[in-house]
Amino acid sequence: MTFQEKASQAIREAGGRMTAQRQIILELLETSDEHLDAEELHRRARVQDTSISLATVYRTLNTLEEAGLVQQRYHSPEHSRKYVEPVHADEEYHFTCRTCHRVIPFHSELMQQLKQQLEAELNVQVFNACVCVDGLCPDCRVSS
Amino acid sequence: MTFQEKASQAIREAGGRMTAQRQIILELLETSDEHLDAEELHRRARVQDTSISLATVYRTLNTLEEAGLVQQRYHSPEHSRKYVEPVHADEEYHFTCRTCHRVIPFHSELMQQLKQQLEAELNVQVFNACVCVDGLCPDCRVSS
DNA sequence: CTGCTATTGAAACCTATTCTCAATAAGAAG
DNA sequence: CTTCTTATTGAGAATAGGTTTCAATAGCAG
Repeated sequence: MTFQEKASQAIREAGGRMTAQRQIILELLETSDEHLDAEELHRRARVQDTSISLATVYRTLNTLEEAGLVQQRYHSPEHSRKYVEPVHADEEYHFTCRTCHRVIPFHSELMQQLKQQLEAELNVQVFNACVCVDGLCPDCRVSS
Repeated sequence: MTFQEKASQAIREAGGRMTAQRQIILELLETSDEHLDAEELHRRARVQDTSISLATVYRTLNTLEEAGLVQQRYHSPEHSRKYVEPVHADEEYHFTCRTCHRVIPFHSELMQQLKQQLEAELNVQVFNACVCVDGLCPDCRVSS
């Protein structure tokens, strides 16, 4: 089942409706492997529907997040902007360069361990872990 | 050397000045073990100086962060607000309950490992790692 | 004490996101 | 296919956290 199919189904199950606007946004999320923010998504969506509004993009992203289909991420150290990514099995985290602002995604089994540790030691149930790391990327590290 | 002494020195070395307002903020940061945000700090600072402005609190926090004396943290899943804490040797991270919004601080050597892993594998230099975990705290977990 | 300039308070501004509200359109029911 | 209900939409106002501007103030070096 594709991401779009899952999403349509989840939206229906929650008593929602599939609209042309949502279809466009789902397509963009599925076909792009980048970390998009609402404005970039809006910019791309307008290619297909010139009148789609930014508010609709935000609303759709929130709907998808509530359905657990999408995650909102932040790129340290700038936490004022949300980036979305479809939920994958292997969660992706991000390193951001303070100098050139390049984003380097990474995976680490340590995060899985951290979740387990917290659940065991604090007796909590973990829904989401957000990790934002910043510093200097290989290039900027050398030239400074 | 106390936090306030270190801070005064760092500010001086950067060509800055020690003002009554900054003194008050430093005191509050030193004597409180909670995670404060700018508004709470402002509220408390006003007890001592009724006319201290919120802008001054923000400016002071930024100055202290640049000097490496304070860290700005976020509490997942709500990333819109910064919380400050003095820099400690053993970094503290936070778990936030989605239901009651309680914040449970935690330490984990896994974070140190994660930094080392990133530096080794991505060849980057890590300045700061922000980890925000959310889910259900022991109490809310039971009652749901 | 004097002068230079970092810092301040007040208020305007900025930016990402959410909300309001009237108009529109999914999609269930007939 | 038509009708009805109501979820969703676009436009723009509103909000919230934080930053900037600017004239006035006040550290602190000399």
